Amino acid sequence: MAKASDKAYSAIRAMILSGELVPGQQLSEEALAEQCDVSRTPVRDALRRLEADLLIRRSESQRSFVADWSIDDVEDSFELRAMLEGLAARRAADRMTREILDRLRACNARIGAAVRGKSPDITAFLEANLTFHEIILETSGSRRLTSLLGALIEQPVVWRTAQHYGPDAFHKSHSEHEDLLAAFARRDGEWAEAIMAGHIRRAFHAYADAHSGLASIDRKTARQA
Amino acid sequence: MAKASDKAYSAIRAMILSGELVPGQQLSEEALAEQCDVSRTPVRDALRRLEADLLIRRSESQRSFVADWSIDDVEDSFELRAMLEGLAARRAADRMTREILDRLRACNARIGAAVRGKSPDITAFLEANLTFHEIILETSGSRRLTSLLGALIEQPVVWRTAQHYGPDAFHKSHSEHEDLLAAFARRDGEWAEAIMAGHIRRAFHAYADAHSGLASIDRKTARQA
DNA sequence: CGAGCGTGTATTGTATACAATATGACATCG
DNA sequence: CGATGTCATATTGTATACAATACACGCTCG
Repeated sequence: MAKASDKAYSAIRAMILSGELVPGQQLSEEALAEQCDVSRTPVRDALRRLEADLLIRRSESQRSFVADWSIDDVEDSFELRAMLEGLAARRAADRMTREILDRLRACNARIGAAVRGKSPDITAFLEANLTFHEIILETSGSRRLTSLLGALIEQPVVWRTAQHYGPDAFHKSHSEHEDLLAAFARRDGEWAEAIMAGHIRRAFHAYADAHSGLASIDRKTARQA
Repeated sequence: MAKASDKAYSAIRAMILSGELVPGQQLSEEALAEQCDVSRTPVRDALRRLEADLLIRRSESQRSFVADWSIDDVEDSFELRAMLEGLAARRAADRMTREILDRLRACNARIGAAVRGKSPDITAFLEANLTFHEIILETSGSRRLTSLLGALIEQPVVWRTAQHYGPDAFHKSHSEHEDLLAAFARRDGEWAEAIMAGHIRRAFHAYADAHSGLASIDRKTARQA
């Protein structure tokens, strides 16, 4: 696959998400090209993709700026995720097969193994969690839905969220996945949709609790343990 | 603004939507460049955007093909539109101001004028209809939602749908907008959401009826079999 | 005759030079 | 002193040449 273009994409993305490039800052294609050690052409490619991800915004004269990233924006994206992943779960329930169900079960078993014990294996959790959600998305059978959610799910946000999980949050995540499996096994789309929507909303509150001191009123419940 | 790049984008898009480029056909950047009378650089730009629109798909080796465009795909996009524009309407109701409400009323008055009489002014209808929905989207106050819906709403599909409207369908559309205004005036987000979702679903069935010989019940039955 | 393997060709990826455009500073005029 | 126009400069847009890669065809060898 395209090497330089991807290199630029992930490098710039990493710089934005790490805060090295601060929100509002103007980006120069040439400067980025030099930093990434590629030419401007792949940088332009990368900027287009980052713009679609809403990590970059462009002025009317096509200059690029780092998008600001308020908690409201994150809440927005979680709200949309809850709705769209809920839809994906509902559709997946309608299309569920034994074979796919087995793959999901195996996947959640890996999650269970990763979170058992006192120090959860966060990397393994994230990897299996990603796969779990991807299988559902794939099973939903809607290319557009997949495409929309792809632009919406910022893995770094997922990553940061999990960094602040306590053991109970990991277990809750695993157990919500189990509920999803039960809904899938019964092909109950409504149930699956409701569980998934709640699952995502829980993740948002975990994120919000960790990243703002005053967001949610029942902060202490989510925080303890 | 970028001239050649936009020229290529709309030219290729038009070729796809008109059927000049058939689904599954491979696209060569160089050939397109020649047809659009620009160089490959802006064509590459255009292809990226069309890929995001799902009008083009790329093989794993990055070759471009015209995406196929089945009625199921269209149904998919309408289902997503119904959900997301419904969300936009709900959020817009919460944020509604008198000033925006007046703009919407004026806009729907234009729609009313366009559809009054025996031969509706389709162009005026489409123009005002687009504005109406854009105001709601803008009022929803979610950049991500706006961005997602932008990629989802294929104006050519809207256009084709309206071409097959009978006078009653135009009137119904106008009257559903009136209902939306009522919901907005009362800041009833739930109501606005329900009306909007139904509004979009009606449009889908108008499209489906015009573009497939089968009644929608037959199609659904056939798909489940 | 079939399978595997190179080689040629078509296609995309990257670099770079140049053109077009926007931005900001400064000077000039009212 | 403020407004406005002009010019220098920074930045993005486009074209083109070349490099890397994938694909298809035909070739050899078993």
